[in-house]
Amino acid sequence: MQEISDDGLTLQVHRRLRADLLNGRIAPGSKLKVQAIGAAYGAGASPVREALSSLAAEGLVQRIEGRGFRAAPATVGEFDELVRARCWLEEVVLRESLSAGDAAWEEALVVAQWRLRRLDRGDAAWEAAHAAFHRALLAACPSSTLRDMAETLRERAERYRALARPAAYPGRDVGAEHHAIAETALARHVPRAIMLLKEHYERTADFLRTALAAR
Amino acid sequence: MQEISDDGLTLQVHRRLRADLLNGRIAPGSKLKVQAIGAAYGAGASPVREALSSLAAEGLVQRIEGRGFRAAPATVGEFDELVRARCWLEEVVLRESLSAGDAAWEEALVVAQWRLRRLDRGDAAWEAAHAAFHRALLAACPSSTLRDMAETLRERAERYRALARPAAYPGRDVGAEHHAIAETALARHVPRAIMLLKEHYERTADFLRTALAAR
DNA sequence: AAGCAGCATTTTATCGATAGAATAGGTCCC
DNA sequence: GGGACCTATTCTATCGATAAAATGCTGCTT
Repeated sequence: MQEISDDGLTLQVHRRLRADLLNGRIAPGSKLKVQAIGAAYGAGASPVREALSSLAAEGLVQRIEGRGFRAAPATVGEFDELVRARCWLEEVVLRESLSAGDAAWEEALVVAQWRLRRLDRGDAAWEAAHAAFHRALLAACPSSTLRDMAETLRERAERYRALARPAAYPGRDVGAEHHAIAETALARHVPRAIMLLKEHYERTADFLRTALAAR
Repeated sequence: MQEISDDGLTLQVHRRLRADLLNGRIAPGSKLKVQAIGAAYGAGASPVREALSSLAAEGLVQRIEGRGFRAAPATVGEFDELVRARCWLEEVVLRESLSAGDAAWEEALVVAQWRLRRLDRGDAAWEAAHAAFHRALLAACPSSTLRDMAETLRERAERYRALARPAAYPGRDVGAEHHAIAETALARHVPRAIMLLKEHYERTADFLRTALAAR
């Protein structure tokens, strides 16, 4: 009999809540009632509360002393701050990744880019492939701490993308941008790769910003 | 009647545990039994468990599915990784702080350095003043996210300092290092300030590394 | 002396219950 | 009509109890 990832109610609830928060199924700022969540996921107060505590420490949830938890708000201001932090952080992570990347890293990056290229946005698998591509780009940075931080920021950014759900990015060839980034990274043109990556983020941010404001 | 920071048992336990972990009163890797902690702090299982969940998300505690929590281990390897991450992260945070710092920032930095200078290491207030100095240095970086990340890393590093408790830093004038950093920062010599800060960290790391290994 | 089966003791994870705080209505007075 | 006030209901925070799992012993066997 196969065990289906049965590692404690707390972790299960944590995972599901996190997923629901990240892909926008739970609206920012909405109240997270312990009982309701418990009922939905078939758990009592304790596991739910623990899961919420973790998520609060991760910044996806706010704990308001004496009045429970709510989904972290999503404002244009916070989004701007997020994008800025991401650009500055990934600047050094990418630099170090390029400086340490070996042949295996190169190959993994090429594969990730290839997988991403053959998918179409809107395709269910695209999100995952996109995340994998950006992860592969930074994967060779020797500091797992910094890689994890970059990953955290990427997740938060994806939450905004899910919330904005822009029908498309008009007048933009995202595939080409990814291609250029990968090529430049493989050629180890450090400053240029950093610049392209930042522009990539800024450009996405511009679209999301308007999409968010227009909600 | 004055209310003494009475915001929920969970938060109280969280604060106390965090403090005990950071200053080494709780040894790395030691088991954190819910009941024992609850008894010590006068709380039941739920608040303790929530506090531990938060701390686990912050990385100060490990949750091992099915067998409770333990204090995060402290190894020389992780310490090296920590120092490296800190150098790379603060490189950009300091750069941006220098580029955005205004007159108020300068004055706050001067004050922080002054306060630090008049204290002696070993003085109870030194730790706090030292933390304040480094915080002041980075305070003008516009990204609160990155500042918070730097703060997190600083806390972890202080845990190692507390664990190693080197009697002194022989043949080293820490005060002079701080002075040089402040002066260079105020003069906006960006690359030089970054270099000095990194050297400052590396040098401390060297002492701690030997102190840790010799435990 | 190493290994191990089985029993006793701890500990974890989780539930259900409950006191007290917060919220949402509804009412009455100016 | 707009508050101020009171009340019913809803939630939160926290406790105590408990089943299941893990750990630690003990003594038997080879």
